[in-house]
Amino acid sequence: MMRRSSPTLAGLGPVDRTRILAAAHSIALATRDVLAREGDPARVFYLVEAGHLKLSRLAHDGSEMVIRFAGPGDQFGGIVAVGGATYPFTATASEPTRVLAWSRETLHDLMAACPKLRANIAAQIGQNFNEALTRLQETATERVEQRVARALLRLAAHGGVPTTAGLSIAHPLTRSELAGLVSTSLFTVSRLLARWEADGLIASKHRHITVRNPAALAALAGASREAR
Amino acid sequence: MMRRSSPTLAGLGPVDRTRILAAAHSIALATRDVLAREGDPARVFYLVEAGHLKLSRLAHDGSEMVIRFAGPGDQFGGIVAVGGATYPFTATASEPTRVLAWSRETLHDLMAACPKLRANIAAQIGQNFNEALTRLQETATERVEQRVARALLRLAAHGGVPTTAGLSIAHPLTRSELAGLVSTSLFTVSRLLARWEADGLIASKHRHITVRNPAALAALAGASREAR
DNA sequence: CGTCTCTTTGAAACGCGTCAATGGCTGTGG
DNA sequence: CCACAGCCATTGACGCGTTTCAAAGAGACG
Repeated sequence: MMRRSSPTLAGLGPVDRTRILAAAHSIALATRDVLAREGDPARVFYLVEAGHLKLSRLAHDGSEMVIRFAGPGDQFGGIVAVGGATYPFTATASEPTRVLAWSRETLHDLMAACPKLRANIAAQIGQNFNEALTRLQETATERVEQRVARALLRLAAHGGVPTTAGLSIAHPLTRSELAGLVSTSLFTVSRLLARWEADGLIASKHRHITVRNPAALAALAGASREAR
Repeated sequence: MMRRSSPTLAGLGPVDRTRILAAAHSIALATRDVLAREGDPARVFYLVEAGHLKLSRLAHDGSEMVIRFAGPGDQFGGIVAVGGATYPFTATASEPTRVLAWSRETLHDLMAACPKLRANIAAQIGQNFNEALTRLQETATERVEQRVARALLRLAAHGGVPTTAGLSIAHPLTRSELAGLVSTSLFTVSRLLARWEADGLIASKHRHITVRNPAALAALAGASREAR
């Protein structure tokens, strides 16, 4: 059903779980399909079954800021549960993706019948809020190199795929998207990754990145100054 | 009771309102008193009656990032309503302040009896989340000058006091705090404000700032390049 | 009335964005 | 299956907005 356990459905009894899943309908997305746009009326709550969504915002100058990637088990549109009017960001499939969908009405019925569901969704929102604050702080106080290193570690840790070469990030990721994720330019990212690849910290091919030396990356993420 | 109407209590009938307020107890804070610290167990929900709270986070390098200022009618600790474990930031009184307080248990009883209260609190959280994202985006794409100009306008608009000289920001605000609010250094803020004061855009005395020419500030906030 | 916080101002260094130009890989369509 | 079109990545040079460091002045609060 779902490759990872979902925080949204955690701690639910089999009965609730079954009823909730039975009320959903499934949607298939191709790469680059847009599930919902920033500012759209928030009418549907989603849970990723397989694949990945890129959640992003568009700056008025046209540049894209990536908020996070949602993989199997992750929710999108929690705002629907708390009565918000519009989606705060755009969700785009970054690879072929399947999501479960519930209408606002259905979701409210389910939450009324199962308070734990409401609590889970709210907890996710709170956590996302906290992460946004942390990122705001990191962007303000840390240098680009540290932020990129940490972003790679987080992406690899959150659903990374173990391979012989190391821990591989689970979804396609361009330099530009990585730049949007840490608020820098794609050029700076490209330079850093090129250097790290030469040093054996990572391996990179097309739109995929594998972390080979997490310890060294963690050192870069923590240090304010370093050699080379 | 409260100088401004509170979004948290908006749309409630007089009966609910009275019951909710009757369940609160009031707390007085002196300048620099800390109401709650980032990471503390979230056990109490607060509503500002009078005065102002500064909500901030401490970076690991010791610098302070200011999230926002909470004035009369604003809530702090909404996380309590959605089951979060700890406060995401520190609340400090930036002037003599009075707050209303509800324990977690009391709040949950009230929300169960009055769903609109839960919805209001959740809506506030959603809005704060959205504002954090907007700020993240502005920090990434705009220059310091624009961000400071916009911050002044927002602070003046949110509870500003009209005076003969212009719209005065409602609470004490140091250069350092303003810097923390827009993610820059206090030096850069000082330079900008000195220039703007010389140009008659603002007036500044000790820890108080008055906006004299909002239109000119708005122009600075919107423009990517300008003269002088 | 002194101490402490807040503020100002200058000079210098630097990280990173910007611009430009080229090369590579991919998925699509003939 | 091959080729073209388009997206993705690389690399160097340059400039500029901001931070950093230092040192001194001003106002406020106890």
